Amino acid sequence: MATTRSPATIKSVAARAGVSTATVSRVLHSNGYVAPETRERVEAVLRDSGYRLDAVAQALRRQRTITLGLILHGILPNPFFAEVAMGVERAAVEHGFNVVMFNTDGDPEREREGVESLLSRRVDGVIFTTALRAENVELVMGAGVPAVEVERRLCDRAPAVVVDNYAGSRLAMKHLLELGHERIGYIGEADTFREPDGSGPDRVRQERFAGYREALEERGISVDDAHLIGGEYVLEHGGWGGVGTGRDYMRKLLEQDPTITAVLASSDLLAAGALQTLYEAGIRVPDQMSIVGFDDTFAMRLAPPLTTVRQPMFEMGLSAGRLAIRLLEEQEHRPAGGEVVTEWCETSLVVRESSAAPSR
Amino acid sequence: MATTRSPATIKSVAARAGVSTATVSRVLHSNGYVAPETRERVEAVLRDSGYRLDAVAQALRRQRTITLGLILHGILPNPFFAEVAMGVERAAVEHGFNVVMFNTDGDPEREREGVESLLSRRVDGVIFTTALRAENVELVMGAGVPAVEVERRLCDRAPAVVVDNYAGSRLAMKHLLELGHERIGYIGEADTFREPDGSGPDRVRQERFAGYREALEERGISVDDAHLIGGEYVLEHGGWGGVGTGRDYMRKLLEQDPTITAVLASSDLLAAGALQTLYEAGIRVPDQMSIVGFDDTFAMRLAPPLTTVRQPMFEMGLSAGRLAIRLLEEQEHRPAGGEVVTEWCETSLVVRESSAAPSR
DNA sequence: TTGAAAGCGCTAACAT
DNA sequence: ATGTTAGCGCTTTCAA
Repeated sequence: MATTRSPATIKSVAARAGVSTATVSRVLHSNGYVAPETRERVEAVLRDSGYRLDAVAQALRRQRTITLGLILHGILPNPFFAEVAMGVERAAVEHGFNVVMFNTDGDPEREREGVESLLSRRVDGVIFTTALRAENVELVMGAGVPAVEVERRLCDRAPAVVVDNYAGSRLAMKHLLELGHERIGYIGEADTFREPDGSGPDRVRQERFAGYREALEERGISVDDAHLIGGEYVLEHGGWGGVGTGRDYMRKLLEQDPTITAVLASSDLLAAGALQTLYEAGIRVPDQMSIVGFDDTFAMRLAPPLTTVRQPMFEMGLSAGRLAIRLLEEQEHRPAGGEVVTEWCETSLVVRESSAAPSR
Repeated sequence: MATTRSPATIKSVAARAGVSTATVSRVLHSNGYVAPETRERVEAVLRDSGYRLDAVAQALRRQRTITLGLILHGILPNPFFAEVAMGVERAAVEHGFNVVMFNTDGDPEREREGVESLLSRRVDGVIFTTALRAENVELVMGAGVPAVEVERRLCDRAPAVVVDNYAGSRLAMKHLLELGHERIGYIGEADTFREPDGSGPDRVRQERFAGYREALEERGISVDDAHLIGGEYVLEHGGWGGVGTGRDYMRKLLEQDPTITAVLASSDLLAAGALQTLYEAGIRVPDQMSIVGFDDTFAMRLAPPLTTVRQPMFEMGLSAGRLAIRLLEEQEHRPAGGEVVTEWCETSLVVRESSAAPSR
């Protein structure tokens, strides 16, 4: 039991064990030579003094906090971030790291504040679960701290963990096409936050749509404008949105061409909205209409359980966390890294109950 | 621009400005007297040396890390934790704090490790988004660090932010009863993780069910066993579960009494599963069956959008974060706190499209 | 095999 | 109004 009132320090332990602080430190980290009896004596004191290493002091001395910073944008509209965060956390724990999270809610200004805050805390690496501004990523790297971008790369000097959205779309289309669908609608434009960097149409968006278009064209089917629906993605109800948009879009799509037999939505959120419209209209899924989503977030919870393109979110976070730690360790040795790392994660099609052959 | 290669410190700034470190510290925190010209000179150096306060050194010196620890259980099965986390984060940022998160995945052993880790990092407070073991909460308090429990209190010496689940259930039942339903099924037993503390039937569960039972009894309707469904809540597909259970339960419920006109599910997850069964069976909601959920997590994304009892998750996190910080500040003054704080958050009924008067 | 001692970067008495 | 100084708790040469 603790004898002193204030928490045990390496110094108090040393005194109680009749050794120097250096020796205590040595047994703590089992490095250097310590005589077996000395070690035991120290360990005994350590145990019953309730000693707990002060990571703050250690960090100051070692100039390493064993902490990763994580920038994300609020879990509300999309569970994607939460999943990635859990992956990052797992990677961190694997290596004895902790994670400090910072939520920007999609605001680039707050992203900058977050970066400043994390840098001030001397985190050993920063993961952007989708950066909003390249300059904020640069800020991190400029401080000599490894930065990793997840989902999309904004800053081309930064390592990133990404997914082949084009391939994902192709997977979905292959499924639909093989099922025999020909008139397939596309519901797009799922941006969970403001246009990143103001840099033209978002790349993820483009890629997902390209997969749709090219799959059709390869099949000799030309893309019909009446099958496309887009526009602004609105955050309704204070961030809890996305579905409403999908619902509206599906309605419009049905007006534009009531003969479509399948729909590819560029996110589960949009697909969920589409399902609502179909439910309302009494159109059975998959009997009268097939729906495929993208992300695999809450797809399995929908009625019917949604066929969707899975992004391995947890794994993406895991990779990002590990990458940051690897970069950090490499940086210890080499003065600076070589070329920019890109890690690709695989998408996969999860077939559930929302897709089937068209009834005709 | 930075002149030196290594990052600016208070010392390097002091040297460049021709003052002492104390003076730099004073302008940094604008306390104590500093002559206007001196201040400006220092500020100039601060600016163009790219100085960034070292929060680690500051923490060591002040014995305050300005950091909150957050223990949670993986976002996978239930978005509840993610929402609470965002609330805690917001409270933290409001007060200039950061948040270190630790995921236990529902494992009490990992919860203990998390607590150790956070305590070692000298966080100023710990929030348990549902503690798994009272002893882990005690561990935190024993270290003189404020602890706050969210959603349910395991440790009766700890402050907690909770919700009146009974009242929530009553709200839902009032709605259903006023709509004219009399044969109302109950789908229960939603536990997102192992039995906390091994301490008998979970309180949240009990309260939600009590609301159902008592509402019925007050109306002179006796609870029919055929209207109740329970059992084990299974985590399917590696944690991504809950819906499957709801789906099965709804099927059984329909077998037990096909004449029910409404169902109260003790979580959105279970309600989502119920909706799947109904969809499959071609039973229209709300025309032929009303469904009410609990939580308001992804209720709005279901088809039809689910009427549910909302738990203000974000606000709960916010309150918990603020409470921890308040406790921390009070602790500075008074030697120890008085009585155990309990903060109640209000549930509310969100009526959407899954509930209506019974058809005949 | 162990100890002494010099800091990591910052703050806060205490002096001046 | 400003500077001096003694640490916070730990690690790590360097010496013994």
